[in-house]
Amino acid sequence: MSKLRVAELLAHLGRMTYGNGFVEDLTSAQWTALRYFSRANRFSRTPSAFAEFHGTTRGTASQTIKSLIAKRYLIQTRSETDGRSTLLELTGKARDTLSNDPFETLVEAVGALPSGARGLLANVLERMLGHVAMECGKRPFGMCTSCEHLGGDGCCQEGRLPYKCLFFNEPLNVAELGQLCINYEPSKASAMNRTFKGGGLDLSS
Amino acid sequence: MSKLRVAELLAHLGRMTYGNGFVEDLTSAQWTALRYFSRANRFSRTPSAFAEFHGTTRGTASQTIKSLIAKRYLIQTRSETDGRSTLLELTGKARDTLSNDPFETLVEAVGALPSGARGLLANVLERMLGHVAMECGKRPFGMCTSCEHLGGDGCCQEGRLPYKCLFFNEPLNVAELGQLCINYEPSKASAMNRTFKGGGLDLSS
DNA sequence: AAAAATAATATCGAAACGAAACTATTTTCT
DNA sequence: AGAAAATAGTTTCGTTTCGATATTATTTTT
Repeated sequence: MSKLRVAELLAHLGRMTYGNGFVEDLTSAQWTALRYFSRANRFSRTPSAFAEFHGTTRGTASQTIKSLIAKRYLIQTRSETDGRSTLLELTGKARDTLSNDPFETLVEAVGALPSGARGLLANVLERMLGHVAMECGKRPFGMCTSCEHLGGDGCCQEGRLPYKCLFFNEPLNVAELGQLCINYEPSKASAMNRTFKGGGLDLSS
Repeated sequence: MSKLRVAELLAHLGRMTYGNGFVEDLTSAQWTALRYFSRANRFSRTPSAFAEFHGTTRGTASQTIKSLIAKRYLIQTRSETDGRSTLLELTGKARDTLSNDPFETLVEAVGALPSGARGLLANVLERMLGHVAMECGKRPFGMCTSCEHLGGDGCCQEGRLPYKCLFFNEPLNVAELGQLCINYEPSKASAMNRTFKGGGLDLSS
């Protein structure tokens, strides 16, 4: 199987689910924005971060966000720590809509994979995303669980939170560990796990 | 690793390489069209087939193709067998341009995968593409090599071509076996090979 | 305190998109 | 054979996306 064919499949699969415009009165870009703000952590829910994620300009991102605010899917507040920055939050309407996400067909297709293949696929894709992002000078946008900046001992004693972000120097609660971050840095340790030694299936469920 | 995260990775990776607009004076859609017509077989190099592949309307596809013809990347001829249909062919300029395809970063990322992972990835993605295409009522666009319609005994005796397409009832030369076809039908036999029995790595190189 | 950098927005023209209307062929039906 | 339906392709329209650029407000650096 050729490199080209695999790349083709990736591009085609990605695009097939992107081009589902105008479901529930939302365009493709608007769906992407809604998904992004539902998955990004509090350091990353800004127009600029979404622009980077979506691979577009801040100007375009502003437009998309403005339309979502007008349709009551997002609420924008000024950042308290940085007067230039704003924070986007989903409304209840947005959360309702996301539960009927047409993106679900792709998620289902992943679910339909034989056991073992899914974890391996995740590792391969994360690896590739890192490679492509590096090559294109963009950010890979990953989760704390495999991020270099994750610190803390994992045990919560005397009311202290078990994890913290060493980059933002902020404590992290458990729910935040699975959210996407603009400042994600692939960790060396997790890279070790991704080397497919022995050619067997991977370890993570 | 959650289904959602894998789907996210797929979508993100696909989009990251799609949004490389305006390299070499071509937009993203124009790049996709050029790639398509360089990879599609003679039954599939039509505006309608590209529209289906790209997940857009015939009208939009017409526009994209028109712009590529104006820029001397494509040549359009009337079909001899069907007066309604037209056939698109790449010019030398297009072939030159394709050799500097920015899509190459994704291809390289696939090439950088450890041996074994690539073939497995291809199988998983083809499987998923079939699933998603089915769900969305779209065509998966695959190659003869794993197509139900591939016929012939593989041996070329007395000037006869070794393979033929049972759908179009046309002989196929070897180069055409690796091209994309709008009428691709995943074969049962190849599906058997994709069942990951034993959980080991796959068979195809 | 001045200069540079950053976050967000606004504006412009070009392209993409879905929808719909339209022409020209081919196929199907009677 | 002739009418009706289906198909392939194009055109037009209004909306959205997009890159580029300029502008404003705030923060950081010097």
